[in-house]
This record gives sequence, structure tokens and C-alpha cells, in this order.
Amino acid sequence: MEALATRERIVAHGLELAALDGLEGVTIGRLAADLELSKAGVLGHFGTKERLQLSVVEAAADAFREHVVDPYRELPRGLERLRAVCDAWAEYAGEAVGGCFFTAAAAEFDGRGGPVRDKLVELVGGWYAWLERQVEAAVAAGDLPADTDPAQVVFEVKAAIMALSQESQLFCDPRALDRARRAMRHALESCAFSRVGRA
Amino acid sequence: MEALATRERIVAHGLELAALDGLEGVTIGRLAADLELSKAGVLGHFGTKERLQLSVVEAAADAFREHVVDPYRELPRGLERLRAVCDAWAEYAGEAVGGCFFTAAAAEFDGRGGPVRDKLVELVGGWYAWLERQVEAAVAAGDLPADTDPAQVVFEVKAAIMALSQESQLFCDPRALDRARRAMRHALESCAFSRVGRA
DNA sequence: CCTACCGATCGGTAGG
DNA sequence: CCTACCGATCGGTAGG
Repeated sequence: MEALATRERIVAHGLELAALDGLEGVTIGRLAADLELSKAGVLGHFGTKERLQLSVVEAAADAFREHVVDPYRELPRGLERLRAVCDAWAEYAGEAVGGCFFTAAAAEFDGRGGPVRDKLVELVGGWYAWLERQVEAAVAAGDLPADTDPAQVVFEVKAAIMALSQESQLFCDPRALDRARRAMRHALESCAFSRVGRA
Repeated sequence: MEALATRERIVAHGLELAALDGLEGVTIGRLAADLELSKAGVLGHFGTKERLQLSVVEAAADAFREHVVDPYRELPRGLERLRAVCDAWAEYAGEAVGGCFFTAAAAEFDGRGGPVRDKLVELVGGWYAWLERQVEAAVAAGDLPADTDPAQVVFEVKAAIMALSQESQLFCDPRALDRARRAMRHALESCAFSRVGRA
């Protein structure tokens, strides 16, 4: 079981390297040097760099679910859970070293083809689809008005997360988290209020 | 003057490479091969890769201004010009190969130090500051309510652009441009309407 | 602008 | 898991 532990050390450190320099910065030689392994020792656990990258992406997805989704699984579907998840998402994206892993990885791979890009499309797309179902549930529950456009709400929520990631990483602006929360509230509540004629 | 023309060919092709593979993908060997020059012939115009990257970033800024800012210089400051510029920005970010150059470059360099990152901070930060002054002018002109938070409006507008860039690049979704336009309108108008108690 | 070269690092393989 | 190696490519330099 030593082997499994080593594999996990490699993936964990790969996540750290990816946060700083992107998924292409997760090189075999660097992992080997940092973890005091040989390059063959690193590569043996994955076969190719591509499969190593896929493992890192999956580990990022696990961490994301653990922080953003799992804590709120017991809440009933609807606006309350949606708000809780969005707040957790913003906090996670704002505090994580290197910002939101998937925002960065998507930008890095969106001009390419291949399995890593496909995996990112699947995970990120699946997450947006899940969020859209939460918005639909909130509409069905009467928490949001019937003419709400769920895809538009999700678009604006994820937009806020991306801007938060840039603001906190590029400008190191501590007000970014608050701005993102307001933008998300804006996206969720403007439908529920302005459209039905309340101020 | 042959030398200047060659330099411009290099920078122009560097912009194309950056659109696909990021600024680190703009390598000297690739430029030399594609343009049928020697590596020394490429590097001689810039001295170092870093200065080559800076030249590419500046060329991207020139192209941005040309498409998004210059056409609307004659419009009076205020909501009308702000809307025109935001629409042009969205169109440019949505149609450009590789999406918005600065969204991608900012994500690529936000975890590093050095002159390229500094240049990006300066250009992107300067652009946001300019936008903020346009929002302030719109408030001063009475086009937006007095309690508008200009920084929040700019945050939500840039968020829409970033989401547009991801949606069109990663998911190739043709509805992204429309969603971004709606999100930007949302950011600009919700201040002007819901906050002052109109529906 | 060129040829010819440098050391470093890349992903990956052979063989144990 | 290791050593020892492969060809390719990286940024960059010397000298012309």
C-alpha cells in the first residue's frame, strides 16, 4: 500500500503545482525532484503525462465537491440550497491558492483538443447543468418567478466566480469576494424582484 | 525597413500562437519554423523571450483599443458610450480566435511574478479604471442613479465577458454572446431601475 | 539576418 | 521503485 500512498502524494503535489503554473506546469521532472523520486518512479504510477494530468483534474473535482457540494447535500432543493452552494463556491474560489482550479484549467485547455480538455468539458459542464437544475427546482418551489431563465442565472453566477478569481489572483483585491457575492445575489434576486414588479 | 516588417510579422504570428496555446506557447523555435527564419533571426528583434512576450501583449492591447475603444471616441461620455463600448467588447471577445486575449493571459500569468504579469496588471487594471470612469460619468449625467457603485458595475460587466469567453471557447456555445449582452444590460440597468424603486 | 553551437529540461523507454 | 539512457525542444550565445 506504499505505492498507493506515493501516488496520492504525487497527485496532491500536482494540484499545488497546477495552482501556480497551470496543468502544463505539472511536469514529471519537477514532481520527481520535489518529492525526491526518480522520474520513472513518478511516471510509473500513471503511464503518461496526460494520464497524470487527468488524475490531477479528478482530484481537483473531488476537492471541489467536498468543499462546495457535499456540505449542503441535506438541504432541500431550492433557493436556500442554491444560495448556500453559491456562497461556498465563492468562498472556495476566493481563498484557494491559485484561485478556482477549473477557471484556470478551462482557460488553459480551451484552445486544444484531447482527453484533458474533454474531461474538463465534462466536469465543468456537468457542474453547470447541476446548478441549472437547482435553479429550476427553486422556480418549481416558487422561490423564483416562473419566467426565470435558469441558464442565464447560471451564466451570471459563474461569471461572478470567474471575475472573483481574476480579481483576487491578478489584483490581489480583498474586496473581490464581497463583489462576487453581491453579483451572485444580484443574479438570483433580480429575477425574483424586479421582474415581478417589486422594488 | 525590411527589419521592421519582419518584426511585425513575428509579433502578428505571435498573437495567433498565443490565441491557441497561451503566451508560453509563443516559442522562438515555433515562430522561426512557421515564418521560415532562424531562431537567432527571431530573437534578434527582441533580445529575450520575455521582451517578445511583452511585444505581443502590447500588440494585443493595440488591437483591443482599435476594436473596442477607438470607434466610440466621438460619443459623449455617459451611458450611451458605455453601452456601445461594452457591446463592442462582447462582440470582440466572442468572435476573436481563442476568445479574449487578456482573459486568457491574465489567467496564465496571475500565479507568477515578472514584467509580463506587471504589464498585464497595468493594461487590464487601466482598462477597468477607464470603464469605471465611464460609469461615473453616466451617474454624473443622471443616466444612472446616484447610489450606483461603479466598481460593482464594472465587476459584473467584466464577469460577463469572462463567462462569454469560457462559454464560447470551452463549450462552443453560440448563445454565449447573447447571454453576455443580457448580463451586461442587467448589470447596467438593474442599478438604474430596481434600486430606485421602479419595476 | 545566418550557421553552429551551449546547457537545461521536456516526455518517455529499457532493463532491472 | 531505481539507473541510465533516448530524441526533441527549450531559451539563449558566439561569431560572422
